[in-house]
Amino acid sequence: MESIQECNKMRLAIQDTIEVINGKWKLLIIASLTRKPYRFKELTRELGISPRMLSKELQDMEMNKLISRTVYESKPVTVEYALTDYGKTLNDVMNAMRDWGVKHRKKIMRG
Amino acid sequence: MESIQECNKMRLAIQDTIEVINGKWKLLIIASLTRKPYRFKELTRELGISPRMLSKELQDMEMNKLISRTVYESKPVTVEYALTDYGKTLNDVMNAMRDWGVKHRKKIMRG
DNA sequence: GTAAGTAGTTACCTATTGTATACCGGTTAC
DNA sequence: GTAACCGGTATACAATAGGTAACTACTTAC
Repeated sequence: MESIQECNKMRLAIQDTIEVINGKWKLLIIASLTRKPYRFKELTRELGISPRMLSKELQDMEMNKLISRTVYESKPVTVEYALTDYGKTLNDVMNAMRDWGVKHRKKIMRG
Repeated sequence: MESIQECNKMRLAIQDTIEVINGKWKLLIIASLTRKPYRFKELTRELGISPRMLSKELQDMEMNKLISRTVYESKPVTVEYALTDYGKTLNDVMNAMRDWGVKHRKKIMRG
């Protein structure tokens, strides 16, 4: 049985985490960037997200240092979004959510 | 380096999880119920959530079998919300988010 | 009677999220 | 020239999330 102090601390910490990764897109973007860096249009195609939302989410995550934005002076200019070392620290959260999602889907399928 | 198939599976599973625990309240409610069952008004006081939102979130989570709702025929009637065994399977997700939240707060504090 | 506690519900409002479409400024290929 | 690619923005609109406040219906205590 956890103490009430531990419980309050847990709530506060979880609240902090939720504020950083809230919404339906951020973790999906991070999941993609876990495999390799992506360009803007690549992400819109891969995730089916509109450029407006993607732009906003990427700016949010860059502010929180979860991802980096690099402009390459190729022709045409390309912009690459990559997961930062700090963004990679979300790995445990992602894995836990992946594992739970897999089990949940199996449960739903069983009825 | 993860394969593209693994990455797609991960995205799908994470998306499933997000759909169940979305919003700013559900995980906080679950965090409270981890310690002990709560009555409706207790939760509104503990979390500072309005009865309207709490009612909606509890119904959502009951539908997903994460929590149980038990009516006690005391006077006045009391209703107790408790985490189900299935709800407890979110423990790994909660712990991962708690741990990350703690580290994130420390990082923010450092500047 | 009134006041206070129980568990919610209802109506109203704003802010955020999301979709669709078009557009801009630049480069490349034809 | 035109068309097509890049990385976004701008605009208009619909849908959802979330908050405030008042209110219902019931019981207990005074």
